[in-house]
Amino acid sequence: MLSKKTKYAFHALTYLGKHRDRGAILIQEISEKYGISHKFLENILLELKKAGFLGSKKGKGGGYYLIKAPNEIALSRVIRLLDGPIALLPCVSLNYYEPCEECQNQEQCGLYKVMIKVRDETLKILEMKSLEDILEGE
Amino acid sequence: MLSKKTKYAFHALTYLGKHRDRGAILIQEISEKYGISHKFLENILLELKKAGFLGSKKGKGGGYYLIKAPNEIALSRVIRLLDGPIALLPCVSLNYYEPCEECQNQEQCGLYKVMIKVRDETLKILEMKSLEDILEGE
DNA sequence: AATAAGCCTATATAATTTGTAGGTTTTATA
DNA sequence: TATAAAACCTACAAATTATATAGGCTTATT
Repeated sequence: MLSKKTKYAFHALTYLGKHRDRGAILIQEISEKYGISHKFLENILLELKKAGFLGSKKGKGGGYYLIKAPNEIALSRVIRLLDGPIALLPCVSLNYYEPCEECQNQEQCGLYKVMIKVRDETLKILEMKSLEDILEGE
Repeated sequence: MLSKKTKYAFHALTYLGKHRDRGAILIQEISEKYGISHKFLENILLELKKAGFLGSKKGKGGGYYLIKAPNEIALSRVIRLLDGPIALLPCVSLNYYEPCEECQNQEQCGLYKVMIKVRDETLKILEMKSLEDILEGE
């Protein structure tokens, strides 16, 4: 399951995507809309900004806005940013690889081989679907 | 990512699958093979037994053994048993459904609709792959 | 009877997630 | 130029979940 952080990130991105024409939008507006703690959401938006998805404006009249096209924001990128690995095991993670302690030789591990396939097929889905797909459903 | 519990479950099932001809196998043997705490593994095997994957024999000469054909043990069933939902959000979970508090109307939620699709495609993979596939890789 | 094994429940420990606090910096505007 | 509004930043607190341990109970073999 996705963490709340990631779920909230998707909500925020969706909201900002829907209101792209309105310029900078307050954290407050988004947090009220979805009933998310203002401060918690603040941290999330900051991460999304640092990752290059959002821009922001400080001071009075400030807020956040989308700086990428929705179809360039794949679900996989948002999930990796906030939740970490998509793979089911550390030993098959592309971005967060760690060997399994219990595994002497990956090349002989049937679990490893299956999980590589599961990862590849899962990634196909999560890389193909983007914020654009979410926006189309609203 | 899978919890260690689920990963260990897969290791144990794999080991029991490989040694199906040997009858009951000690927890000890499996826990040593993979460096898993005996007591932790005990809990896991018990769950797998209650779920109908394993049989057991008590007393001296006892142990655990597989009672299902490996191709009948889909990855999805093991994951659901030990880790819970496969879906990325509670509101799209088939087996552990819960509505999202922030969501007034699912039918208008773009995130919901996309996650339904992701779930369906993920399930296709995890229901198709089974212990048999793991065993073939060993 | 003694021993070896799984069964069962509760609890302890560790890690992670979720949320909060409080001050700093920047910007608009009165 | 003072004030207020907003994002920025870091650290910490609380809650939840995952991992692991303990210890007695039951069953089967010898």
